[in-house]
This record gives sequence, C-alpha cells and structure tokens, in this order.
Amino acid sequence: MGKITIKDIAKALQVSVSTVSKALADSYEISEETKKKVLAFAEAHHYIPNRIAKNLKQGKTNTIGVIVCDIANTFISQVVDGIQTSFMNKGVDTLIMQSHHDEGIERQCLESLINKGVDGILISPVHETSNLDYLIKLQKSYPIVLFDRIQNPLQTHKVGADNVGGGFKATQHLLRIGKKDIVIILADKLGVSKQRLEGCMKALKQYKVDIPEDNIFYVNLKDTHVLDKEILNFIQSKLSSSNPPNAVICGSETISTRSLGIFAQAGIKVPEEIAVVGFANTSFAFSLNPPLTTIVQPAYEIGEKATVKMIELLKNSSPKEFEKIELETKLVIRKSSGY
Amino acid sequence: MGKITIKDIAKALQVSVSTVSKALADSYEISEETKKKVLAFAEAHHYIPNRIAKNLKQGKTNTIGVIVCDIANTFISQVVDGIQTSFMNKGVDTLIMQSHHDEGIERQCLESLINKGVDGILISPVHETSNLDYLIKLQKSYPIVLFDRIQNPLQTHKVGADNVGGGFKATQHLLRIGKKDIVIILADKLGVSKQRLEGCMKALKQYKVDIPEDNIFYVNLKDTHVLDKEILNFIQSKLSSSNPPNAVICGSETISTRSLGIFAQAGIKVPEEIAVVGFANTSFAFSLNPPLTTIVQPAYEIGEKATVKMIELLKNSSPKEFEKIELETKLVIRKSSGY
DNA sequence: TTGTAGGCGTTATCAT
DNA sequence: ATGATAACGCCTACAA
Repeated sequence: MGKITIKDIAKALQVSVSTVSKALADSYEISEETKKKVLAFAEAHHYIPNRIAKNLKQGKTNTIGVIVCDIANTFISQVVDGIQTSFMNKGVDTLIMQSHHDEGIERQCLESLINKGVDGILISPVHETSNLDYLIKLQKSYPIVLFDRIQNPLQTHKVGADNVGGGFKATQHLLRIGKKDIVIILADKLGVSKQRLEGCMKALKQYKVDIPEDNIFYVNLKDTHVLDKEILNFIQSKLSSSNPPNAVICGSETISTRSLGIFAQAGIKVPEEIAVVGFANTSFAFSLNPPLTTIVQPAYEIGEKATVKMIELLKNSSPKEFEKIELETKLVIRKSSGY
Repeated sequence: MGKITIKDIAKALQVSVSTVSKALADSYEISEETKKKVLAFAEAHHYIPNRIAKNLKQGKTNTIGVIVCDIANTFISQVVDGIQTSFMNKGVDTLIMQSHHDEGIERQCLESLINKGVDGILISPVHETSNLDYLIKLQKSYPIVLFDRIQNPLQTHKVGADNVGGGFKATQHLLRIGKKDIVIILADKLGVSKQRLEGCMKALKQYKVDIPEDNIFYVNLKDTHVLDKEILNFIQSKLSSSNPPNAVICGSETISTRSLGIFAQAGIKVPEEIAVVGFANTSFAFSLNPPLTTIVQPAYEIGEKATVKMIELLKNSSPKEFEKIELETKLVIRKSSGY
C-alpha cells in the first residue's frame, strides 16, 4: 500500500522521473501515448502521490488551521461543519484546534499551527484583544480570517453574524405584537452581548419605547446553579414590581433554554405571563416547552463564507482591502413569544 | 517569520548543518558550548523547524485522521472534543473529516487521509459494512481504531458506549419505580438501536415483565414533520388502547426531545400520564419541560480512550490483540420519569 | 566533537 | 517530447 513512488514508475516504464511527474500532472509537454502508459501503470499499482514531498517542494501545505473555543458548542460545531465541508470540497485540509476559552492555549494553538506550516488561519478569538500583538505579527506572513467574534481591533477579514440586526429583530418582533415591557438578560462575558443589546436599543428607540435601565440584566454563565437562581430571582422580582414586564429577550442559547426550564418550574406562564425570545441555534428550540421563538445565526454560512474568503486570499494574496461580512440572522417565530 | 532554516543558523554560526541539527536535537555528540550557542541563536531568530521536511524525512506526519458522520451532532461533537483535546495534549495533529452519512464520501475521506499521509485513522463508520473491504486492506498498513459505531465486522480496536447496558439501565429504572407498561421508540436506521433494545429486553426478562411486541416502534428520523406525527399517533393510539402504557423509552436524542415537545402540545402529562426516559447527550436535557431523565453516553471519554488506544498503536505497532472497549453509560434521573 | 554527503519524493529549470 | 539535475529542509550514517 502506498509504497510505490514516481521513481518506481519511471524505472518500470524505462522513462525518467521528470517525464512521469509531468505525465501525472497532465503536462502539455508529454505525449498522449506516454501519459496513457504512465497513468495506466500508476492506476494499476495504486500509486499515491506523496503529499508531503509535494508540500516540501512547494512550500505550501494546502492546510488551513482553525481555532475555536469549544467545538462541542452548538453554534460553533455548526460553523465548523460549514468550514470543514467547504474546505473539503475545495481539496483543502482543515486542522481544527480548541482554545478552550483560554488565551494561553490559544497562543499555543497559533504557534502550533504555524510550525505545522499551515497556509492560513481561521480564528474565532477568545476575546477582543487575546493574542492581538501576536496576530498582528502573524498577519504579515499569513492570511488570517476572523469569524464569529468579529468585534476585534485586528485589521483583517471578518465573517460573522449581524448581531445588532439580531437584537433589533428580536425586539421589533416583541414590539409589533404589543409587548412593550421588555427585560433583557445578557451573558456578561459574551462579546456579542454588546451588539445584541445595541440592536435591542435601536429598535426600542425607533419604536419610541422606553425601558428602565435595570431591565437589562447581566448573568454569568459559569455556574448553572447560580445562573438559574439569578434568572429566577430577577424575573420574579420584576414580575412582582409595580411595572411588571411582559416579555424577555434572552441573549444566549444557555440563558434561553435555562430560562424556559426555570419559568416552567416556577409556574410562570409563557407566553401569557411573559413572552420569550431567545438567541439560539439548537435544533431543539422547537422541542422546548413552549417551542422557543429564536434569533438564529447562519452558522453554517458563516463557516462557508469564511472559507471562501480564505481561499480567495490564498489565491490572491495582494488584495489588502479588508472586508467585514455580517450575515443576517433569522427570526424564527414559535409559541414562546405568543405568535 | 518562520523563514529561518537550519542552514541559516549553520552559516551564521560558522558550523555545519548537521552540527546545528544535532544541537537542536540535544544530541550527546555535541558540546554544551555549541548547543548553547545554537539554541540561543535559534531562539533569538525565532527558528521554527520545518515539520514538513521532518515528516518527509521520517516518513511520518504525526497526524491522525478522524472520520465522523456529522460534526454538528451533539454527541459526535463531544466525542470530537475528547479526541482533539487528547491528541493536542500529546502533540499529535487531528485531521477531521465528515462522511455526511454517505459511504461514497466516506471512501473519499479515507483515500484523502491516506494520501495526506496520516499515521493512523479513527473512524465512526457510516454503517456496519461501509467500505469494509477497503478498511480491511487499509488495516494492513495503518492502525485503525473504530469508535462509537463499534458493531462492525472489522477486526480492530474499538471504543464505544455500552448501549446494551444503557438500554438495561433505562428499563430497570422504570421498572424499579413501578412503571411496567413500557413502550419503546427506536430510530430505524440507527445502528445502536439494536443494542439499546437488547438491553431493554434483558432488563424486562430479568424483572420478569412482558410487553407486547407492538410496544416496540420504529421511526425514521429523516423528516421531522413525519416523525412528530408518527410518534404522536403511536402514543395516542397506545394510550387509548385497552392496555395503556405508563412509560416510554426514547432511543435517540431527536426522538427524546421531539417526544417531550409533542406530549406537551398534545396535553399528555409527563410523567403522570406517561414517564419518559431518553437517550440524549445534550446539556439541554435539564431545560426541557419537564427535565428529561436520560441515558448519557460518555462521549468525551470515548474520544479520549480512542485516542489513547491510537497512540498506543503508534508506539507499538505489534500488539495485534484487538480490544473492544465499551464504556458505561450514565442514568441521569430527572422529572420526566417521575423521580 | 564536528563535518560531509546522501537521500526522503516531488517539482522545476534547463538541456537535449 | 523527454531527460538530467538541482533544489525544498531536515536527518543520519560515516568520515575526519
């Protein structure tokens, strides 16, 4: 298996290695006859070109490194699906690494990818300034495309979701169905929280609706127990206040799903008592009780577009005009918001 | 960046390339003094060894190919997390590919990995006999470890979950809390369905409980709409029969989550009217309404163990004693089964 | 202790 | 249309 080389073919066919090499590359310099002979022999003996030798010779690996925080995350795994599938269709290899939300590990991933000789890097950074200096340095020699976490000072190509638009859509939907007393629960450590909130505020302003400042609540996702308690306390105190809300926007998948569970347990009726709109990519949104109205990020497409951009860069390293692509989110209306 | 080679160091330090090479490898042949000089220079100039050249020379790539059906699947993404993290800790690269449930694509992945020169392959096959002949051939030259889909005629190392045990635990739990009228809904195209059912039957037998044959129902996961209808029809007809069930075991994550959603919509009380135990790895099980009692597969650990096995094989290609590791599943009791 | 030279499998240049 | 030869960057006998 896989032991036969170009040299063996040359010897067997009594031609030179270069002839074989060119024949296999379908070069115009080689006669049809010779090509046929070579191809036939190669086929018959299951010749497999040695990619490593080729890589060494050409100084390229045909491999792109991808760094994500956590591949087991719903959204991320969908993005990775898009990346892997697209690169595979283009014959490019994908080396996936996980930073596990740690800047130090992220640095190791970057260094590791570099010394593996990847041709480019796709990264969703740990946070806005993680390894920024290093990335800036790297960028001088490698094409780098940021995805998902695109609120980043690094000057480069970026592909992500339009989270401002997402926040806007979520809010607009609630306002349109007459839910004007909105509370917003956001993940405090999540970069996109800011954009999503911005979108919410934009919609509120446009519809001339005001909400008290303390209707915006930040939670920490680290400990689910604490999270659950915080959400419950917040909502209950709000509901029993003089100006009870009739809708809540949940700024992340975890917050969304937990909230529904918590409300159900506490006997808070959704959507009658409080309507819920969440940011979530899980296909289980429909299976929740009630089915959850969601803002969905085009995860697969984000991966796809980032891939296309990278391939473009690999072909054409000159166009230094950095592009920021923000793909539209989708509002999927289900029962939790009251139709 | 990364442009400096061993040659450059040699030239700069007025020594030979081999001296540098050996110094970098910390060879005993080289004097401490020279080593220091070389290391210092390498450090200072950010020397990065060219892995490709090394690979070419040594005929190894230090890379393992991984083939899964669908990386965006909850369980699979958790396994991949385990694989990627473990290999990374060992300094081995992971090349992940997706077969998208297609035997032809799987074949392409395999061929692609081979010609990329991976040192070994970790695969969760599309089905029990997909590319079997090819895998058998491959196995003569490469270490191959099967994971997840381990009911496979291929004679090799296998790591997966003990699904028979999982079925047993699910059933035993129901029987212990007095739910003896059990129906079982299984995914018809899922390989593990057989094992899970086997476990269920084993428990029923052990507890001397009989269920009618038509309490076992197979559904197709392709179309969710159809699936939902099928599940609802089945359960409703069962519930209105002369011998209504008081418990259901859902043989896959999709079936589990959909069922809960469907029951809620149809006003079927869980667990009062019917208790539900599902096979699911999603962390949202708790957020469902009611929180879902689940059989959880040790996904991360499966990936981890498969990795360990592969590394073992790479070090020690001789031990041809094939091992089949079946890791225990975990029963997580929540409200859907009635506590 | 250090250096020389050959080769891993390809591709690319330049002859022939 | 074909072939000889030199790289690519590294490792490793073997020589010195």
